[in-house]
Amino acid sequence: MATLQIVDDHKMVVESLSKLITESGVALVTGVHYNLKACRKGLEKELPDILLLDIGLPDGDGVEFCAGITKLYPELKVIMLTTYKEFSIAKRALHNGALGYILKNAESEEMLAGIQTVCRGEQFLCEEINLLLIEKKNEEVVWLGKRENEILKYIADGYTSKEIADFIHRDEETVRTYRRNLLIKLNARNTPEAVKKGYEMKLIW
Amino acid sequence: MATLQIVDDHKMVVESLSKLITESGVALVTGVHYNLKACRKGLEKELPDILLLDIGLPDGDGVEFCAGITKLYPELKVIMLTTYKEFSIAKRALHNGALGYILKNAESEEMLAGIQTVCRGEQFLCEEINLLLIEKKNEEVVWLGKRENEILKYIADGYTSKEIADFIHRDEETVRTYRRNLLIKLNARNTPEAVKKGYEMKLIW
DNA sequence: TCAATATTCACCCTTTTGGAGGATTGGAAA
DNA sequence: TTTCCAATCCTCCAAAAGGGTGAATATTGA
Repeated sequence: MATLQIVDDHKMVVESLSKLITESGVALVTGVHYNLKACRKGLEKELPDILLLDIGLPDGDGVEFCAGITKLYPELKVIMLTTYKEFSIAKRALHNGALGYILKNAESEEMLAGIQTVCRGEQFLCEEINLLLIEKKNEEVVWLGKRENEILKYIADGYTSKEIADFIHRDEETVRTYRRNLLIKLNARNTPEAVKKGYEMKLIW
Repeated sequence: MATLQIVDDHKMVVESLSKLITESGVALVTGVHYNLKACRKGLEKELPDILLLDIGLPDGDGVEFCAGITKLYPELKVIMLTTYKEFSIAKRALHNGALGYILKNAESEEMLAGIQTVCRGEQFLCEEINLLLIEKKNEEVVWLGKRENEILKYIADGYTSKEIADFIHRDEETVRTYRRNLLIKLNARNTPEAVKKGYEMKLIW
């Protein structure tokens, strides 16, 4: 049987999920983690076939984590398990190496079907997200660069361009350029709106 | 036995929760809702003793909803069931009529204990939040006025003071004053940070 | 390898914010 | 009733952001 580990900070979800999966017999739950750090360590000890990964973990962004972990363990199949219905987040998750994307408000059957599908190495998206991706397949998604993401976080923390420039040892003009690009990419009129969109798109948290 | 209804948009959580409660026998689950609108209608039909209420619902803010619903049904005992560990949110929830506040990552035992306690009409806070409230009992919490809240949302939407002034038919200077007060109240250095704090404190969403 | 993208810095000019004051109203709480 | 506070409007000034435009280097994916 396929082995599976769960990463989610909601004990409630983890419990019911592992119960569901174990009872259904689609996979063997070999571990649960409540944050990314513990998960990383757990994977070092024992690598499961599948990882059920939440996005809003207390110590970081599950999507970014996914990129790192799938690069480290290419054979690991990651299913994002989240509440976010946003097109951009799903797209980013898939781009970052996730093989599945299932909403937490999905039915149990869909959950199990997803695990089985991903188990075979095929992509699985829950109905709602699948429709979204078909509908918006021509819409382009914005990707923030590493630096841009960093700058956005500093901005949200209330720092000025000059201060940020000091932090990252770059010229103020450089930071101002990032700021401008940020606005264009996020389609925001000013930084407050950019921060809002950052939250909506889960670029900051 | 006490009756109880659940409002949460995560089917996973709702399912496991109602199972847990039913099996434990602490209460009878007489209804579940996935959004506030459905909940409001449900309460009109049948009023339970206890309402387990999530904060981040798709159609609104559970904390605000709590204020309205407890005013309408003073005998209804509301337990906020949420992921937010923030002091200010818990405080606001209690101020808005909630009798309990339990984190979603709480243990099952704590969950059940909470339901029983609230059932008796006593306040129940999960351990983590209880400690927070004791620790920060002297810390004052900021309450934004109606106007301030409104302005904050406009700012997050990318509008300038002048534009907002047009919207609400006030002078630009008035809006600028709100903006300044907002920064002071939220302890933010500038508007991007104010937007961030608004998200953190669930003042906007 | 080659093209695309990310990263870096520059100059100029306008608009918007932020900071420090002050002042008046009207309603709510003590 | 009287005090407090939210809501409203005001001036002056400095700092920061936003917009336009250009361009060099680095990195990386196809």
